[in-house]
Amino acid sequence: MDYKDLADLIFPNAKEISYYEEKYPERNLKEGAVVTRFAPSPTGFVHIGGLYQALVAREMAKKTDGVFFLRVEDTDQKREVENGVTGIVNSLKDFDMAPDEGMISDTEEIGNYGPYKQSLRKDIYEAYAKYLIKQGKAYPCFCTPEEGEEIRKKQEAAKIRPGYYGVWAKCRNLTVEEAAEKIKNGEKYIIRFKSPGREDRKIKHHDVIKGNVDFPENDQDIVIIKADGLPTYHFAHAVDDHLMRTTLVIRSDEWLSSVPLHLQLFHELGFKAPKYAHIAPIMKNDNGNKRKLSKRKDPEAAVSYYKEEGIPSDAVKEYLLNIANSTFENWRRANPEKSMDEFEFNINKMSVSGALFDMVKLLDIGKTVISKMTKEEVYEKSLEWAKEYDGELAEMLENKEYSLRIFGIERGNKKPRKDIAKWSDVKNSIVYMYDDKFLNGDNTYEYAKISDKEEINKILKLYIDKYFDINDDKETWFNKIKDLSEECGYAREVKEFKANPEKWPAHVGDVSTVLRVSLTGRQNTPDMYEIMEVLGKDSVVNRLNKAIR
RNA sequence: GGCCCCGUGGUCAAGCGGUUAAGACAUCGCCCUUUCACGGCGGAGACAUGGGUUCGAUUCCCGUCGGGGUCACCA
Repeated sequence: MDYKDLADLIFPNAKEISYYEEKYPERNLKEGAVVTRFAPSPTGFVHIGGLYQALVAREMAKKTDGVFFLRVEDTDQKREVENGVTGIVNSLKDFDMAPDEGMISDTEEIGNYGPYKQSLRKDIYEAYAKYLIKQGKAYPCFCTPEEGEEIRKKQEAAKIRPGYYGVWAKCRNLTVEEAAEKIKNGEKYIIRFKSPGREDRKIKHHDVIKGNVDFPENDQDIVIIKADGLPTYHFAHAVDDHLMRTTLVIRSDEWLSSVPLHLQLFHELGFKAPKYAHIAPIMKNDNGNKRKLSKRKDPEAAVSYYKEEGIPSDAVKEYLLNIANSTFENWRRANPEKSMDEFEFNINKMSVSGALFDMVKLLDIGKTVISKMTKEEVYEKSLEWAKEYDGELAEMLENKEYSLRIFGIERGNKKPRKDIAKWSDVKNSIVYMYDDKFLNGDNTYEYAKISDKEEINKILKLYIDKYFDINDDKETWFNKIKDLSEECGYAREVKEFKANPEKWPAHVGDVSTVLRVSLTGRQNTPDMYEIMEVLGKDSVVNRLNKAIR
């Protein structure tokens, strides 16, 4: 009995690997094209760090005319969530980052290198595991998880490196006969890789992001096929990324320390190893300590959060791009109108250490992104958001014509307003433009400098009776407010007032504030002339009258 | 603990042997302005630390300290 017999005993039905090698040939892509992937577990949850990786992967594929695909790593059934894949696909779509190939829902996929769901690739992993066993590069291991635990305890007690390796790898030295005997007796087993490595030897690795990193060789006989018959991450990674012809593996840097193992696996399997780019995770400051953004503790860890909050997906992407390549910021300043797709992304310039997530900066980008939109875009996007998350807002936006007039205030000029960072800000920034909301609200106005009730009444009455005319152009409109100020005993020019503040109790700006507050309930608003125009004569008069008490 | 990675203002970060050590966000002040936002101008604010190497170190080497990752039949 030899290795081949043992292999046949374990995987009697597995195909020869040549079958798969032919089925999944080298991709016919142009020189320099990069094949990347995003390979999450089907939890339905996409972490902002995952989106970051996917963004980088997609950028690389896009700029080289390569391929970006989505593979689902569901070899751990515990992680499986119903409709998880669809959730992930939809999240990518929300960010306009749908993959070129791979899974497109829980059951569907596109592309010629599938299945793209690992649980559907069992036959493939078995073929390659058999291939290794046949060469004596993998073996069945009969140790139970409990035994494994015991071994580790012993190692810990003796203060030596834990793991299944060297003398601790009990089953590695079983003869094929012994192994076959146990199998025939029905003993449970898993398949382990027989590592040819030695811990006292170093390997050199060049990571696309981290640069040169030296490691001790891997000497752990890691399991490649688990008791449930599915492969471990390591084995699936090697087999899949080889067969799917991935050329650049972009993943979180928690995988960096597995590189020696992975390289060894690729080598023993006879595969050409891909390049690796290990991305530093996005961190958060937690009481002075840096830690990864946590799914459990930090709502902003989930990409769904950004959608719910109405932070534009472009803002999130620009923020991420900004973390990835700080030159993006300069490029953006120089090219304010260009699409971010035109930015020349450079993976080599990525930071080696994890950046602290900065919501303030993200929101700042959100303001800029929204400020550049047309009123129609602002309308469409906020309506889209409102339909899902804010019924009241959606209702307010039903009158499209009126909404567009509101969104048109101070928009489209060279210095557009930057007061909306996310769609959830919209309601608050426009509510007072709706008579039914404004007039029925409990409006206890808070005036500023001029706060005397009689004085306010006087100003308002005079304005309504003598000065207000909805047809005035802006200049005469404001001149009238100056006249009003003068008539009521205030300075008609702010400059004059500042030169001689003792001459008047207040100035035209303060009078304007009285009108502004009476009209909108707040001291800070966009251009008041435009607001009056949009509100219309009746509403203005009505509001001012209501403010007289 | 072993192994690996990292350490420039509050944050993201350029710089990689000789720089007045960029820029952005945040912050403060001023200007613009009927308010706010925008915009403009300006301020404060950093090379973790100790040794080397060197004519000269933020840049190179070593130690220390600090931070992070990893050591599963999870990915």
